Amino acid sequence: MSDSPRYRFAPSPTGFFHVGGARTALYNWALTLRTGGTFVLRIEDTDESRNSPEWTQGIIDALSWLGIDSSHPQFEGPYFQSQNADLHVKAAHRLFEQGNAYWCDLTGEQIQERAKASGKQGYDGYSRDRGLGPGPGHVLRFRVPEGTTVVNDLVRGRVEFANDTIEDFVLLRGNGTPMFLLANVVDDIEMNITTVVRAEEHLPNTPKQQLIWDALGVTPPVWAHVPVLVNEQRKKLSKRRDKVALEQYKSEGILPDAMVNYLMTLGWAPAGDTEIVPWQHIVDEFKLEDVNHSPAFFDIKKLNAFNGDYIRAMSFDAFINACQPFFSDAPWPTQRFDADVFKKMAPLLQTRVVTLSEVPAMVDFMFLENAVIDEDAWAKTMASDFAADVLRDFAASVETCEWNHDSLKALLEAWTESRELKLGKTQAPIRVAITGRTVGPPLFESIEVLGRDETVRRLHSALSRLG
RNA sequence: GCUCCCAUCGUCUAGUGGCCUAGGACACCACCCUCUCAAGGUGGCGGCACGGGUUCGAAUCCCGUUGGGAGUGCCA
Repeated sequence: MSDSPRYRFAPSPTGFFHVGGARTALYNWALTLRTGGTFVLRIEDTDESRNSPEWTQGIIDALSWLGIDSSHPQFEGPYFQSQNADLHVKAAHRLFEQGNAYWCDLTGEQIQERAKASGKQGYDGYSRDRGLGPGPGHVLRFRVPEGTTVVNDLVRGRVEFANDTIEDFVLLRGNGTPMFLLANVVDDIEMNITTVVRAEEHLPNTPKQQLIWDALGVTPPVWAHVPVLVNEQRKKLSKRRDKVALEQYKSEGILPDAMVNYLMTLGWAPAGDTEIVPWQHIVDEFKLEDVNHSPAFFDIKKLNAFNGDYIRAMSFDAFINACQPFFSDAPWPTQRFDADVFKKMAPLLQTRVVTLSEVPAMVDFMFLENAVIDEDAWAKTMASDFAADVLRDFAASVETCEWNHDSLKALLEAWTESRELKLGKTQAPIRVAITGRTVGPPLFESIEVLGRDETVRRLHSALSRLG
């Protein structure tokens, strides 16, 4: 066995992939690549109610979207915790035989009653010396020794826990199945994990797990507890309150590179004056020792800013390709879509969208039979005293003019000057007539792409609507 | 309640005793550019939680206070 580090990512299948989990996975992956180590994926499906096979594929797909490819030579797994149940139980019995664990027949209610009576919280070690054996409803508890447990954490430093603040926790449930704390440790030992990088919420579990490692006679791994991601209320991101599903960001048109880059800047920053850096740069620089100690706010606004940057940096072809998935539920009839028209419009859109999902709404007027007129936009722009004139005159000259955006613009400029108006004003009614809105891609380019006949038709249509 | 963690602009961060009258990014504001909206450019606003030490010198080290957070399951 080589001594290159073995990292692991151990999500429980919960039906969707959490951005916090994504960051933890990314930290592990960056380290794996940086150190030439191994990334082990283990699905923690110990709790049978959470065991849902189709979710495993969801995890693999999400990781792959992030660039963590399960066919990469440094990727190992997925393993399933449930398949190691025998090992977990075996270890539990060994712990019992060694005197590190004991059986207890107290129910949850009885424990609560005792706690209430004594005024102390939690389990009081009642069955420690009762010499119980296994039996229906009996749980196996770890016998926490006296003393102090010191956790050496790469992010936090040295953290000390007095053992008398750690209660005798459950290893095996009353039905004989293993608990997370045990299963997690046994699997880590089995898989030769050397470095455990996980969220800070696991820090209070760590002394318990380290005690299990010790009792099993194996040197504990290197721990690293990274700060949690929080919402604007500074609470841990939760599935109920917050937008945390990676899939949702994907479907809204966040680019994986942008997500990865942004996630990596939460709790850490690349050297230099820019946070937008290529993945390889991150791999070269990322160190656990540099990770911040405090919770980081997951700021969607900043994510969007990163995304806009990444979109603008895309090549023409890459942008076109990336847009494709977002046409499936676009507002126009699919048969009216014209890929060539879209290609002409694409460069005009690329600097104007922050997420890919905004693309369809920005070109819909090209593919819709008629532009959907926004009533507010109509009211605002058609009220001017020159609206009817500019529509009529522009329609007339457009019928015969040279067909490119420069001459179209020159035409309207001339008209505008003759009336001593501003182009910013006079283009508005035309824009609404053509696109239905007051904002959108550059007007004259859009008209050029739309074509003469359709332009004239829409202009006349607006005119007749004006009455 | 108890255990543990944390504390630099609104937010994410740089900063590891002098290079800091604290740097960058997002957001915000102004101006420039401009056919709308963006993009881009320039400039601006804004922070070391507080109080004690240690030191010639502290955002950086120590203690306390305050304020946040996580955990506290026969969940993971």
